[in-house]
Amino acid sequence: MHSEPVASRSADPKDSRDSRESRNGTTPHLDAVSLAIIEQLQEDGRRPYAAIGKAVGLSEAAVRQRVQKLLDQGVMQIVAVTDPLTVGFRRQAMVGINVEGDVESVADALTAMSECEYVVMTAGSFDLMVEIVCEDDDHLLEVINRRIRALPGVRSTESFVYLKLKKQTYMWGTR
Amino acid sequence: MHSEPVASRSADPKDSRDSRESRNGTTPHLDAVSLAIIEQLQEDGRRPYAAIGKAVGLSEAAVRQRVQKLLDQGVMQIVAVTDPLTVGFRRQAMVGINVEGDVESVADALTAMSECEYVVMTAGSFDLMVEIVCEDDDHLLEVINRRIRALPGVRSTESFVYLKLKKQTYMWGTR
DNA sequence: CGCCGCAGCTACGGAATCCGCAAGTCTCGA
DNA sequence: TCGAGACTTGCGGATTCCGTAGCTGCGGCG
Repeated sequence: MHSEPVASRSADPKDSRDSRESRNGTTPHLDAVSLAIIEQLQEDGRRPYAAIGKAVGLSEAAVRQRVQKLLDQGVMQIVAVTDPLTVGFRRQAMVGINVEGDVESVADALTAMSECEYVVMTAGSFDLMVEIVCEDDDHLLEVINRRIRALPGVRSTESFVYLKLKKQTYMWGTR
Repeated sequence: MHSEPVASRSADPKDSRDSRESRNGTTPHLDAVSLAIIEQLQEDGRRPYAAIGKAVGLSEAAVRQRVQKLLDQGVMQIVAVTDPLTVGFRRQAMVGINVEGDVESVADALTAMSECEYVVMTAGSFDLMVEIVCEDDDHLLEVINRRIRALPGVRSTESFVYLKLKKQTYMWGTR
């Protein structure tokens, strides 16, 4: 609540010309001010630009332009998140997948499926882990057995059906 | 973009007095209009109330009050979400945990740890799955080996370090 | 060395939005 | 039948959003 400006201008004097880095490029490299803005919006996605500006030491318009750029670049998105159970999706599962051949192409196929909420390539005894959100058991069964296991390159899968979601936060950097 | 009102008033005539259900209670039961509002905010968390009202067939003030209630109830939250790698958290992992004794008490202990972003009780070869967000390898190592494995009741753990985050959406209900 | 172009910030005014409040409507239960 | 509670509407004032113009610092280039 004590609102101390996080950084004076010219916080990170080096490379500032990488702004054309788009969402597929390598890390756009955020400076301290943008990080502070993100933290503000992680606390409240609807916080007014003027309030954010006061907190990070920038004018309202500057905050607005930076936020717009962060959104365009795909660095962050401002959205409503819910507990899926409350919204009518009764079955969720984490699925671990082993792949033979190109892992990334399988990952892309999974990404294209609307039921796959979360797709990540991992090291360990699974090559991929996928979070699946479904309406009921039949739906879940169809996605795992008919769609995922049918993908070329998928060697095996292991499912972990969700019993209870205990925690779900979005506060990175706001520790 | 065709904005058809989703439901006439009295969409869900039954129990409307469960509004004191707070964030720990059982499902607050959303009606079709609240669902439609959530969908709007999943597309853009900053969309003006008037625009939402036009889309779902409600006045601006009505939308505002329902959104406030949904936030107060904990049904949804409006936040900025990011790719942690971009924001400076270089190591993430999913950890599967086997527990002997009371699973829930272990889950509560994990929930209290700020590095645990996501805690869920599962059926399958793990009792719990936890997503961990860390700054570097040392940090990750400490959390897994010193903190998690030290919890009473934890029998074993298996880690899946993230190599690449392929998909991360928040579009439940907006299919 | 001076000029040019770019990117980011500030300033500012008009339009749109947010927010609280008072009053009307509907349903359900006593 | 009546009253309580929840939901909705309408409205006015303060606030916020948004586009634009001008300024500044910096790097590239002739």
